Amino acid sequence: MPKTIYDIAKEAGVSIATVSRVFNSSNSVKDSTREKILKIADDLGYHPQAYAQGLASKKKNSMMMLVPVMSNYFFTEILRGTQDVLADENIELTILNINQEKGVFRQVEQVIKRQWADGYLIVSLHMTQQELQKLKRYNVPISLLDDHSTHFDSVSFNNEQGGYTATTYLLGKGHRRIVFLSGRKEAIPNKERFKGYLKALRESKVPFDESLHITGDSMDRDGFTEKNGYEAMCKILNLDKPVDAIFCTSDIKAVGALKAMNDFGKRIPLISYDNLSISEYIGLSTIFQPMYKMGCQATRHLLNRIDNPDVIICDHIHNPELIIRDSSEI
Amino acid sequence: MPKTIYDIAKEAGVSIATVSRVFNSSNSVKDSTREKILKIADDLGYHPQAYAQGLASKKKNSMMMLVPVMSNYFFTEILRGTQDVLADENIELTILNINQEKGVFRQVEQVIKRQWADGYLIVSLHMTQQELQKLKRYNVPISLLDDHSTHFDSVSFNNEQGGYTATTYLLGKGHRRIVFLSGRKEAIPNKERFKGYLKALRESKVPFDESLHITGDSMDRDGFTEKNGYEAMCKILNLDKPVDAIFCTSDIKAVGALKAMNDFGKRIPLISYDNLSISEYIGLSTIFQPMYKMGCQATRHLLNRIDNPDVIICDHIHNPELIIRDSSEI
DNA sequence: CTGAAAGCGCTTACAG
DNA sequence: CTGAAAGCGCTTACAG
Repeated sequence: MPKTIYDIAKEAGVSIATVSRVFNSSNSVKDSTREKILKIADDLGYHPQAYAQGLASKKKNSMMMLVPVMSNYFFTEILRGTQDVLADENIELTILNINQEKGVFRQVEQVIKRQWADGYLIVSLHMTQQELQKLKRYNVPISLLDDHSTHFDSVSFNNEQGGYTATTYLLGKGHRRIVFLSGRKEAIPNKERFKGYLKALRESKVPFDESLHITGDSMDRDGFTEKNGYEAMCKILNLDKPVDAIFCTSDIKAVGALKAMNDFGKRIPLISYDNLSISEYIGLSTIFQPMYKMGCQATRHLLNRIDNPDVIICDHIHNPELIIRDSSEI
Repeated sequence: MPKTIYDIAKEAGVSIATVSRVFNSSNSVKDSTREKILKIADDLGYHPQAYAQGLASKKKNSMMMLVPVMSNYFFTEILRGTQDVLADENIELTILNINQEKGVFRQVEQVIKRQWADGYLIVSLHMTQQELQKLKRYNVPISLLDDHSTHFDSVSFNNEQGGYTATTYLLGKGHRRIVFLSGRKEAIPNKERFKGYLKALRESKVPFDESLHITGDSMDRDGFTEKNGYEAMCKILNLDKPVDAIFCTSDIKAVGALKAMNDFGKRIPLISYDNLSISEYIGLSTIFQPMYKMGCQATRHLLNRIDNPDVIICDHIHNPELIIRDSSEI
């Protein structure tokens, strides 16, 4: 039922090679021939099939973005960067959601084996170095975002630095009992930020109090939810000794935490992480990461590697930035 | 460099047909043969190429979701539904972002022409009936979500009903001067909600005041941003006659509007739209749409139509639901 | 249970 | 500027 290159060729009285050339706009085709073919193709609703082109040319002209959750502003910003870079290229971007519950590595490997795209942009998937190493064998362009590795191009955030900066700021305000309001404690970004928190405490000679390392009970999305923030805040308010301030590892969690403070009539200085678009409007002091810029960068890495498989591996680590608003100034 | 079915066949001492059968788990292959082939494939990192399979079998085992922006909770919920339905099917879901600035119809048509997938789930793209009609010719399974049509299966919201319900509630509270805080006034969902607003006013014999139809100046994302909400609220506060209440067409805009109220020390009852996950935590009264359920439904429609192209067209319209929290109760 | 062979819809040297 | 023909990596009747 759908038209093929043969239908167009027959209709135009040319060979399929000529039709093919028109759509690859590469080789020279007489203008009048080209126009005739284009007209017929348009009338018949024809365009070369992606799969057949991919098979024949070994070039898919597509890249695939692999992501865990796409709920958030974080992801949207990255996507914006990617799309802006891709705007002038003739490359389709397709997005595949990786289910964190079903074995990240297995899914990623499967996609690569099946050769869906010319290159893969892997975002926030946090595979182990060993797993990444295994992907090397497929010899396929891969660019990591929000993840670090010596095996592939990568663009990542200095999470430790973020935790350090926020905590240092709070210490500078004279706070001593500072909560680390955590997501799932084993989550990679969480662990790194925790390191920075510890480092800041150490520098100020404030001993670490394990009872101030707190998370809620709801653990979907690694605990990065309003609900978890709310639960955690309730625990904080029930502590025997009151706390001075809070470093919270995500804005979304902070929304829950602020609600709990409100519900119980408390106000505790808080800095969170992400700088979502709402954060400005609810007055959250927070750590900002240049997501858009990094989306651009990681995409450029990938394009470059597709064209040029042997360039040296790039590895950018960005420092986040503290934005002070109301929530920390009490 | 990448392995092919020939490599596996040679290594295993069988024909490529047998290898193929193993991966299609369809026909009978002797257990010992199957295991040998699977082992070799695993060692060599082989899996059939998606594109070659697609070409040869005319079945892609994939569906594609076409969406405008994926920033929001709205989309995430739909995706969750889609993935849950797809979980047991052997079908890959791939997502393609449609750029609203670059001609929605052209992009959609292009994708379909190229035959990327076995079926397409088109979300919130709001093409005209004429455009949808044109897509018919490609004779391909399509399911619409958040859009209505007689040409394809569709699952949509009764936006007019939503606007009506919210406005009626506010009128019931005795409010008379009710603002319609709008996104881009021409945006489809916006227009429909506006109809419901007008209908409610009419029923209560409250004359419509054009000066209460307000939006901000920032028009990215059709004005569905915090910024636009903030700007609009500033205009509202500058009105000569004060207003009684506000019906705001999105939670995100409401976040901006509430900030403006705060900044100027005002409090005006407000109902918004979407029920984002944060809304519960910032006390927004809002209109909830059963996104998850609809994601499931639209996906089932599509699966069904892929298997069964001639079933009768389904057309579900869901009524939204009003959730009352603090923001309307002042 | 397995193989030989045609075919899926394209691209791309190679010739002219 | 254009065509004939081989080939991309699979699937799938058809035979056995």
